[in-house]
Amino acid sequence: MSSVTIYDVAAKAGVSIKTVSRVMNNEPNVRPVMRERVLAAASELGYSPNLSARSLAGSRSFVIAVFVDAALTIDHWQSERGADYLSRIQLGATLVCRDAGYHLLIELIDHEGPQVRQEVAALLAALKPDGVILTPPSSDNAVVLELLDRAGTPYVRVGPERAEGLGPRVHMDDVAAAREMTDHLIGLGHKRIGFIVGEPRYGASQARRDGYLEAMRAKGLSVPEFWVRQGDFTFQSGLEQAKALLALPERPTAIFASNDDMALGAIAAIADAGLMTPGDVSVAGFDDSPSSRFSRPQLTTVRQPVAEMSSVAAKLLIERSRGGASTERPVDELLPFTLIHRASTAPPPR
Amino acid sequence: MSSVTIYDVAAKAGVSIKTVSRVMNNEPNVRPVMRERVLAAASELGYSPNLSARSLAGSRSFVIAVFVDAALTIDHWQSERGADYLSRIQLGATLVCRDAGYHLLIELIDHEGPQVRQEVAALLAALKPDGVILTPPSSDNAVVLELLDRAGTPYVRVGPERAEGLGPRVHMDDVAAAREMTDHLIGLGHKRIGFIVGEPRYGASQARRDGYLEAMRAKGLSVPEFWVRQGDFTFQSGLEQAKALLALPERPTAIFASNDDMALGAIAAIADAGLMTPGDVSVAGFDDSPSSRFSRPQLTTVRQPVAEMSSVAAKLLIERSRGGASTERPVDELLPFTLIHRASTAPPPR
DNA sequence: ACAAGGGCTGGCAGCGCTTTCAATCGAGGA
DNA sequence: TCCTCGATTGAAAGCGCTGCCAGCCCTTGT
Repeated sequence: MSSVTIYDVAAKAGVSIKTVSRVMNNEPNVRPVMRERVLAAASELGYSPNLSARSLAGSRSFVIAVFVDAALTIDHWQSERGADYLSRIQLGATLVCRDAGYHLLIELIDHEGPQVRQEVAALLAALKPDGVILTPPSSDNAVVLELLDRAGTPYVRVGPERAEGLGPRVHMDDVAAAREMTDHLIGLGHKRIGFIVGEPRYGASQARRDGYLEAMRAKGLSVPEFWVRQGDFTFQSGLEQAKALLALPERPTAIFASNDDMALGAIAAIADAGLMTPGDVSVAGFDDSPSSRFSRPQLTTVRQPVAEMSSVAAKLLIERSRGGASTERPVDELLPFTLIHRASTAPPPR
Repeated sequence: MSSVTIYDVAAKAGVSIKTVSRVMNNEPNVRPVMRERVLAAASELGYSPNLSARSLAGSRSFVIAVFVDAALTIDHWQSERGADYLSRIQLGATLVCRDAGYHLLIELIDHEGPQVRQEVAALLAALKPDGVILTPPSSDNAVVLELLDRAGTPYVRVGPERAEGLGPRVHMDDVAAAREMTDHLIGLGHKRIGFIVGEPRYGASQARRDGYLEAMRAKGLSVPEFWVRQGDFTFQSGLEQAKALLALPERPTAIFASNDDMALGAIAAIADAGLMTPGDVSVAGFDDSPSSRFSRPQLTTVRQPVAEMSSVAAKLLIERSRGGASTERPVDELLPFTLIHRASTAPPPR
C-alpha cells in the first residue's frame, strides 16, 4: 500500500534524493561508492521509481503507445490476418520495451468519422507518450500524422503505403517480395500464373500485384487481365477467385494469392475441383501465417518481418526519447522478407 | 508542445481549478451553469487532463495492466493458439477501457525463474495500475497473486485453473464444454471416441479430458487407456497422436482434440491414412480458432468466450476503481461457451 | 602559490492535478 | 429574526520525482 519513495531510499543511503535520482537514471557524476550505496538501499527497500511522478516532473513518460485501427480490429479480429499481424507487432515492441524499462500502451483508434482528431489529440495530451508506433492504416492517416507532428510526439510508421516525406517509417518491400515469389514460380516452369489481389484499401495489395506484374513482364510473359482477380484477403474470396481461375479454358498452372488466407482458399478450391496441389496447380501465399504450416500441403509463402518491424520501431523511439534531439537523417528502415519454400509449389504438370 | 493545463481552462471559464477538476471528474455539487461554462472552455481549448498528474495527485491511475506470460508468448507466438487467444483478450479489454477513458498496458511477465517477484513488484510500484487482468498462467501464479494482494492492487484472474479462494475470477466451464462435445459425438452414434489431451501445464487440459471421461462414463462407454493420447496443443502433436489412434486394431470412429490446432493435425493424419473426415472418422476441436473455418472440412469445435471474459474482467476492475471499496462478495463469473457444429463431425460409418 | 576548471552533491522550485478543509451563500426551522 | 445545515466554491498543501543552479572539493596550469 504505502509504497517506498525516493525519500526512503535517500534516508537509508544517507544521501540526498537528488543523488538517488541520479543513480536511478544512470546519470554521470556519481562516485561509484555512492552509486553502490544507493543501489543497495534501493534494492533492500524494493524501491522502484513512480512512473507518474517521473513523467510529470521530467520530460519522459517511459510509455510507448501503439495505435491500432478499431474498425479493423473488430471486423477482422476473427480473421487470421488481423490477430496474427497484431500479435506480432506487439511481441516485437513489448520485448524491446520491457528490456528498456518502457511500457507498451495499446490504443484503439477510430479512423473513420470526424472524431479522430479529438480522440487522438486527447490521447496525446493525456498520455504524453515518448513515442507512438503507427500500424496500418494509422501509418498513413493524415490527421493522425498532423496531430503527432504538432504535439511534437515522435512516431514511427510501420508498413505504410505512402513513401517518404511523411515521417519515419519501417517497412518491407512488398513489390520485391511478390516479384521474387513470382520468379520462383516462373523458375519452376510455370507460364500461366494467376494472381489474387488483396483488399484494395491496403497499400500492400497494390504493391504485391505490381511485383507480380513486373516479374511476369520481365520474363516476357503476357498477363491476360482475367488472370488477375480481385479478392479481399479472406479465405472465402480466395476460394471464389481461385474457382474462377480454374474455370478458365486454359487454366493457370499456378496461383499466387496476396495473403495466406486466400491461398488456403485457393487450395480448397483446387481440391473441390478434384485437382491436386501442387501436382495440377501450385499455390503460393503471402504472410507466413500460422495456418500456412497447418495446411495440406504446407504453403509456400513470404515471411514478413512484422515483429522485427515493430521492434525496430520501438528501438528507434526509445533511443530517441533517451538521446534527446533528432540529429539524424529521416528514418527509413527497409527490412528483409524471406521466401518460405514449402510443399504447395512444384513444377507444372508437363 | 506546450499543452493546455487546468489553469488555462480555469482562467478561460473564470472559475478556480478546483471547479474545473470537479467537472472533469463528474463530481457532484457543481451548478449546471458552471459545468457548462467549464465544459465549453475545455472543449474550446482542447483540454484533456494529464494522466500522470492525475495519477500522482489522486488515487487512480486510469491504467489497466494485462499480464501475459513472456515465455509462452515467445515460444508459441507463431502458433495459432497464442496469437489468437491474446488478441481476443486484448480486444475485449481494450474496447471496454477505451469507452471508460482507461488505458490498457500490456506487460510481459517472465514466470519462470526467481526474478518474477522483483519484476512484478517493480511493475506495480512503478505503474500503480487501477487493476490487473491476469491471463494464464499468471492467473494461478502464487507469487504474482501474493504481490498483487500485498500491493492492494485489484485484479481479475481470467480462465484460471484453480478454483475459488484465490481472488476474483472470470472463466468458462471447460469440463462441461468437453462433456457436451463428447455427448454430441455419442449422440451421432459414435462409441469409439479417441481423445487428445493438451499441454499438461494448462489446467484446461485436465478439465477437458475430465469432461470427455465423464461423458463417456455417463453413457456407459468404456475408455481404454490408449484412446487418451497426450498431445501438447500443437498441430504436430495432433498429427502424431491421431496417427497412433488410427493405427489401433479397432480404430476410433471419432477423435476429439482439446484444441483446434491438434484437431487440424488429426484431420491431416486421417487424410494421410487415406481416410475421409467425417466419412470415416469424425473430428472435433476446441477453441473456434480462425483456421477452424479454413480447414476442409470445416471444424466442429467449441467457442470460448475469450473476448467476453477479458471485457468482463476489465469492467469489473474499472467499476471497482471508480466505486472505491470492495463491497461485494467474491467475484466468480462463469461465462457460457458455444458448441459450433460444422462439417467435421457426422455419424460413424455403419 | 593562486586561479581556473572539472567532478560531485545537495537545495529548491515546480510538473498538473487531487485532497482536505475552510469559506460563502441561501433556505428551512425554532 | 437568528441559527443550522447543505450545497457550492476556492485556497493551500502536497503527490514523488526531475531540472536548474549553487556550492563544495580536488586537480591542473602557470
